[in-house]
Amino acid sequence: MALPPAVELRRRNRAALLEQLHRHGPQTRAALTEALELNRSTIGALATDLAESGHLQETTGQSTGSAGRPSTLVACVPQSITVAAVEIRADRLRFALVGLGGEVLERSETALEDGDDPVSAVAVITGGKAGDAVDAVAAMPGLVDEGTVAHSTELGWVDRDVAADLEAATGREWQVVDTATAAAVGEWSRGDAHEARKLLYLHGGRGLTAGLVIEGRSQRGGSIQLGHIVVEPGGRECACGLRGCLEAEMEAFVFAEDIENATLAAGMGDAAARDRLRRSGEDLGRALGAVVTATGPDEILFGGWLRELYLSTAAPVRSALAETTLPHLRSKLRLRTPVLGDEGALMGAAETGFAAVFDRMR
Amino acid sequence: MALPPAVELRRRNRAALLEQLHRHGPQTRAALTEALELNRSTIGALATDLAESGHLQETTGQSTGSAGRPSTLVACVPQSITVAAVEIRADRLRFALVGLGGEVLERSETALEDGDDPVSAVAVITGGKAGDAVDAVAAMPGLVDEGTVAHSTELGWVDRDVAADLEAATGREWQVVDTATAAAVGEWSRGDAHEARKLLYLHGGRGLTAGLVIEGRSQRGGSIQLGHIVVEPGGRECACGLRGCLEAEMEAFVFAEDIENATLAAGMGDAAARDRLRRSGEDLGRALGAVVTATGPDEILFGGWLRELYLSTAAPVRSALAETTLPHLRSKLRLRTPVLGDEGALMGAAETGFAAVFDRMR
DNA sequence: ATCATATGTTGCAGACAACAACAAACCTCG
DNA sequence: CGAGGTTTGTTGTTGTCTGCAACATATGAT
Repeated sequence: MALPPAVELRRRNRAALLEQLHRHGPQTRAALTEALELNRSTIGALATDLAESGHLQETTGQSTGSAGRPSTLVACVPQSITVAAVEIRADRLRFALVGLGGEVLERSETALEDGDDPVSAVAVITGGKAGDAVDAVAAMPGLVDEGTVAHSTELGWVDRDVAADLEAATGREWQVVDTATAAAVGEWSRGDAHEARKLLYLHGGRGLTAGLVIEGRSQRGGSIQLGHIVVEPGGRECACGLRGCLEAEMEAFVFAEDIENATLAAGMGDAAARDRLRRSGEDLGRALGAVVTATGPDEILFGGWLRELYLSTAAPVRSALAETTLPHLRSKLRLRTPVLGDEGALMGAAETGFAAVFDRMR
Repeated sequence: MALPPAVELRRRNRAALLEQLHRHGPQTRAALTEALELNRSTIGALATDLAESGHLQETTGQSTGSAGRPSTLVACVPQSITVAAVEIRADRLRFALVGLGGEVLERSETALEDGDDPVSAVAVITGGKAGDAVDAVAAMPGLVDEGTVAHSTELGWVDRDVAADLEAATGREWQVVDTATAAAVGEWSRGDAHEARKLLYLHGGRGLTAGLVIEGRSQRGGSIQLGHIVVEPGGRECACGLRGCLEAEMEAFVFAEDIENATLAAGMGDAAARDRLRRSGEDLGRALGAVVTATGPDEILFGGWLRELYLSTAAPVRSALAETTLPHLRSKLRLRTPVLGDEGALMGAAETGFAAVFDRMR
């Protein structure tokens, strides 16, 4: 039989079991039985199967304190499935090898100079390790569509087929996602934004991007060029050729240090700094208003240097948002800062890889 | 056995077969075998099964002209599964009973006076027919979220639980979707926008709404309040409480007749009319720019009276769009008018119902 | 008329998950 | 400390499903 009939069902269940353990950590067989809505015997068969193939580790004899035979605890074996994750920025490169269950098995980081090509740096930093990984994902700031970076302010790329370049440099396939979407996935899966149904992550690097994630899954083209929302028709010229882009209008704040200085100066009574902060917050809020009206998220996270900007300018951001979105969209909306810091994108890239792995198993 | 193991697989295949026939029309068994990637014998079993249960009609002995035994043609029986679809506008109500395969079995329409409650009119127009339908879907203009209309300029509703009201009035469950999203689904499935991966439908009624459909499937919260994108910060006061909303700025064109008059006047050299048309087009293009940047569609359809506006003002719409979106997002974008006219929403509502029916079968 | 071709049909085998009965391992209570 | 209750793992059985192969059927080509 080329394609046994019920094998597919088996595979689906196997994938579901691994995904459950990956996302919710070690559990008893009994808990798995309930979570997957399968029979005890089915779970038993799957678990022993996966334990034999080295994907799971079963620990028996865990006295729970309650009546009845204690259930055997089953946990992932991280090394059995690994995903290579890379986060590219203009000034540095991060790499992590993440195992099944979410454990970070290896990690490293290098600085990039202006002029270095991040793609060849990826080949160096991953060494041979990416080859062993079941999936590999690279996150980078910009408008990403199916392996191609259509536009990236930070990296200065237009229509670069990064997936192909990465494959040429490392000898393996790569998924390419944008940093903001990756960070959103990371915050949803490994942060504390798990309840958000529509999560919008704003990322401030050298450019401003945003990523939309619905119920934890990134969307085709959920990559949003927040920095190129026009907030001032006919305003300042932007590097992209348009006028009045958020990025151009907020030019003064393209690097994080400026915000800290401005916040400091504003705190010391510098009216000009205060004014610049306020206006930046208002511009951000206005751009955000359009994005919120168009996408209707229920949670917004301010990441990268937008985190600092938001913490300094929450009031103008909120008031500008209030002036540009319907009360109904606003009322269900929470504005926060991410909990994973600048790790979110790397973790999210890994999770994106695992999602693909589980999908492929079915 | 309460839940036989492979029954689920059987159900999935049965649903897939019906969906295939519903969407692509009558086909031979051989074609189905190829499309569903199942064995001849499996298709045979499913087909005879479904023919016995009255869902399918098999016609044998269709000589195709090519060699080999002629394949039996299999077609849906429309009456076997029906969906009730309703399109609500402030001024009229449309009803259609659509059968499996897409055939419209019944249809009717009534005018509504200001002050009539559309919900009770739905009970009247559907009569008892909605009760027999397997699913029922109502499309209405506004921001719809899980059966509740959060905001509707046209109907003047805020946070009305329409699904509950419809159920109370008609004695059956209803899905509620917004007109623009429904129309997008309709154009995708029954119109000529089937290749569009991300389809944005703009609907002009008494308010302006938009609906986003990705690969033919409506998204949770794909309902967009286009009319309340702020195009003129601090501009005219809008009924919603904000200032500078597209709807408020385009107030002069809230009814279609005005556009026809303006187009006529502009054609006869009326500079003021020409100017108003141009400015309306620019406002629309600017709002659209923000939505495009935030959602990245590859096709935009101008429906309702926006169709007329677009036909009269394509140039300013396009140039304003060009000034507010990145070249990359624009290059893959097609702007068109719908082919189903004002039938799209009704057809799309029915398709939404069928999608739910097939989902439920799995 | 015969052969090649394409398709429907039938009997069989492999696979799988639910079920039920049994075994194992814990707790509690007297 | 032992009996009973409780929860969980294990094993053999059963019903269902799909793919396969062989056969039957209906057409066109030679």
